[in-house]
Amino acid sequence: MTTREFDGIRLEKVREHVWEIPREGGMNVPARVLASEQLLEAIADDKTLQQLRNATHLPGIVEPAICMPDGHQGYGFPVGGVGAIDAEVGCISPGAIGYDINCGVRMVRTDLTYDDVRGREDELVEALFEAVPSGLGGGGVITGTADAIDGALERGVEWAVEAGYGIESDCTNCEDGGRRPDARPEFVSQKAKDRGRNQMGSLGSGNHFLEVQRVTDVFRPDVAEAYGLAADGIVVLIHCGSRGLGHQTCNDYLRRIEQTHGDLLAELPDKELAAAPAGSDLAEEYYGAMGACINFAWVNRQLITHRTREVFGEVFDADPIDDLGMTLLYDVAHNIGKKETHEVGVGPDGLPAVGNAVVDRTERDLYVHRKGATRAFPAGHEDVPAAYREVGQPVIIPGSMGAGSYVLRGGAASMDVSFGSTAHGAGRLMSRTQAKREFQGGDVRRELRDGQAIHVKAQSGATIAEEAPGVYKDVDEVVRVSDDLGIGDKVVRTFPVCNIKG
DNA sequence: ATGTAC
Repeated sequence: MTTREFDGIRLEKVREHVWEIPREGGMNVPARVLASEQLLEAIADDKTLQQLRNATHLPGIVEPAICMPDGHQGYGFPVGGVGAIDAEVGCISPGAIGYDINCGVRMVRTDLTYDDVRGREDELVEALFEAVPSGLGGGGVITGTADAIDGALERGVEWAVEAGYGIESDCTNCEDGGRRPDARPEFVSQKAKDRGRNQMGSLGSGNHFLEVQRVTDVFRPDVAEAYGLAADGIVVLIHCGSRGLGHQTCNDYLRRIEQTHGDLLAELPDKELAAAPAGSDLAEEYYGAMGACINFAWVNRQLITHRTREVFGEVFDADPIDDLGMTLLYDVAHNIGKKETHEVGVGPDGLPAVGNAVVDRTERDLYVHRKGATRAFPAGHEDVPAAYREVGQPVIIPGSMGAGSYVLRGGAASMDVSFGSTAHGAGRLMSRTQAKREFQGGDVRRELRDGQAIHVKAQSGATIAEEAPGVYKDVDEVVRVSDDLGIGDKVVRTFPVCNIKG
């Protein structure tokens, strides 16, 4: 058997791209890293493996805890981690979902081709940068009244469409129809709502961006056709989250859970994994508040979509929907926790079990924590919109601004291998501080423009340095692993044309 | 990621 050891953590190679940390000590379940040898080296470079092993101590976690090929260190729980935890006898952990609740990405199609945009990149990038708020702090597409905040938190994209910021298919072509049914806005603090009020429709900072891209490669023509994507076609990628509102909510509940459930906390190897036991008041309140933040992030991306359509309409002097075909392909959450039903191994008592204790397999309700991981439901799954059900759910994986991105489709093996999940991006290779030492924003911007015809405009040069292509892992390698495993299959690859960011 | 600090 092939084994590897990093910092005292031993991994056994189960099969190609599947590495297992066997159950030992306080681990409730084994953990698995889904990675090629090359990506495993990068993953083992920071605390990711320790964090993955720590996560297996969470009560009620179901076999296995997973790290995706783009995994790296996060707050308590790896970015790129999937933790499926029993919703009756387990717990819910904000750190395993992430500070930026429903950080995610959507792709908007257009009927334009690269020839239509070529030579007009600067005009487009300036107009988008002017129209779409970005950077730290306040200022959104709209200033949220109390009614707008409540509508967004309660009803998500439905609210935005009714308020005139979208069309009906913006709901259907979004994960969960753009609305979490179990959202409970009353459990979001006033302080969080106040932070969100003037951020409705804003990109934020860090790795968040809006990118105009062209389709360069088509790997599965039948699926690409079902998705309305073709070579040379122009698409728009919008990557952002729930801004200060989600951040505040995560913080609010981490503090409350630490205070109220100190007994559970004391059993965990890392305070940052603080969790509320299933059935507790705080589990219900956090779950409802998180659902409301999910809706807010979807509204955020919807308002940016609305503004983007307006800009394209002006630049190309055409109706963005009727003439330019700017419909939503799909919108996926990258940081999310939700109740889903999955088949798991159970013991004689009908509760989740591991190894020799398993006597049967049955469906259980789980809190599926995806932190830097994308839902990737396969063809035939009832939660895939009707238009895509025969081919599988669109999965959108952004790479760096110099490398481009991928559209995948949920693979046939995803339910068996990864609780219906795959990777979410290229994954960082170095910290932001290290990136600023290695790169200079102006140089990066010039090289992208002169060398690759990629036009970038950002609020701050430091952000360009922090997000330089060289700070990311190889997105092609991440996607290769997903495709090989059959959890998310390559459909098309895109390449950047214009990028705006905070 | 984040009014980069409870």
